[in-house]
Amino acid sequence: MTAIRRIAHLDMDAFFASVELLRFPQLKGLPVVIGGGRRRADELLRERFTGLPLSEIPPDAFPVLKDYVGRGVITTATYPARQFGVGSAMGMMKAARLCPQAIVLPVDFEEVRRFSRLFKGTIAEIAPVIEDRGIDEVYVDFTEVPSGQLEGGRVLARRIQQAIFERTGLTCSIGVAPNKLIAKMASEFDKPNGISVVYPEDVQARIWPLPVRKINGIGPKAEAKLAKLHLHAIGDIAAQERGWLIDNFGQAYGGWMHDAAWGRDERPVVTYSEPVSMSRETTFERDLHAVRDRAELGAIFTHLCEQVAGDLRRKGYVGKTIGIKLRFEDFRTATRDHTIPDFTSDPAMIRRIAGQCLKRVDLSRRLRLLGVRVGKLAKAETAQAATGGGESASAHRVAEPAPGERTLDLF
DNA sequence: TCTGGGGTCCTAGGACCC
DNA sequence: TCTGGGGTCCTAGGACCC
Repeated sequence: MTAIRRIAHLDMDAFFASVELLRFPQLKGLPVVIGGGRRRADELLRERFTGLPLSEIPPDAFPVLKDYVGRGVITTATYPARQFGVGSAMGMMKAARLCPQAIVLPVDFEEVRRFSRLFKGTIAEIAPVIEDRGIDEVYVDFTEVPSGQLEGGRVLARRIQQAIFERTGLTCSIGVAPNKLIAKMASEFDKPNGISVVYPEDVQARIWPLPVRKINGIGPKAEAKLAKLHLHAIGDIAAQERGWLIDNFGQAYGGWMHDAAWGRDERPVVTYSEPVSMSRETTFERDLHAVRDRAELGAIFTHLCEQVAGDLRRKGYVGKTIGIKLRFEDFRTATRDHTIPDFTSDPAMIRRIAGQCLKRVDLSRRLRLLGVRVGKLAKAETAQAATGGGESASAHRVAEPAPGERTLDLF
């Protein structure tokens, strides 16, 4: 007999915030948001409370949103903070208006990554077929795992949940379903610390009533377009002819949307995939101008190139498409890239090509963000060694700026 | 006082080749 | 002089996700 396909989606509950609460248990039950800032909260607080254990620092000594200055968005909000309408990806300043008393802590990436490795390692000991979906999420294929079929996967999900809690003190929510698409939706049904099991025959009752936005792959743009067509629930999409959806959304997207609404998804759980690109970008504390802030901008640019080069080398990759990303004060974005004949991870080469890309952009408006990207990656040991100075053919093919554009030969 | 940083995938036009 | 396709690579922008 063949096993029935059972796929789990596991999502850590308020991950970044929960990791901080392990260190600062006195904040449990309070509205806390994570995001912004460039220094770790424990460093900031340790200066003021020398000698006192972190867990004994009084909650009213922590920085709060109404005192927050600067750019940035919320990475995670605790459930008490969410009661005020504060949520991830929200601008700090807007969040401060909604919940000025919320405690703000910066992200401690090292600590978060450590817990990420811990919880993923814990799952791997129980169910080895795992697909990484970022720092706080994974898909797990239950199909071939002993006990993976019991109660539709609930028994195994419970075991994983308990093992993660014992190892880390953190909770997660799990959805188990016939495929990734439904499992992803199911993991949200009973948050936090819940388990939801969905069977193929449940699609009509449990999936169709949900808003279209709950489908992983339908974002704000597609949602708005669907709303104009009076389609709001997933069931509304399912009720349309496939051909009609294709006429309105294109062959690929329209067809996919029809399948998704009917709960059809055959994508496998992919345990490993090669990276396509690596990049570094930064939003400045204030908008910078190519002329007036030339030195500052130049230093940031060089640093970004060095960081990408460092990332490539640390991970053992080289690339041949080098690009930049700019965001202007009006939030419009421009990208330029250029492909060179030989693979590289050399910071000076990246800097030189990225500098050529920069010259192709009109820099009369002020900038809020600068980024450097390297794509077309290959493993360093399998790619032919980048011959230093092998740029002969490439330099000539860099496109000219559009006529009438003001460019600045700064970099 | 809006709006981070790290990614993937898709589309579409032009170059270039057969 | 006019009229083809198909395939692949490069580049820019945009949607979407965590």
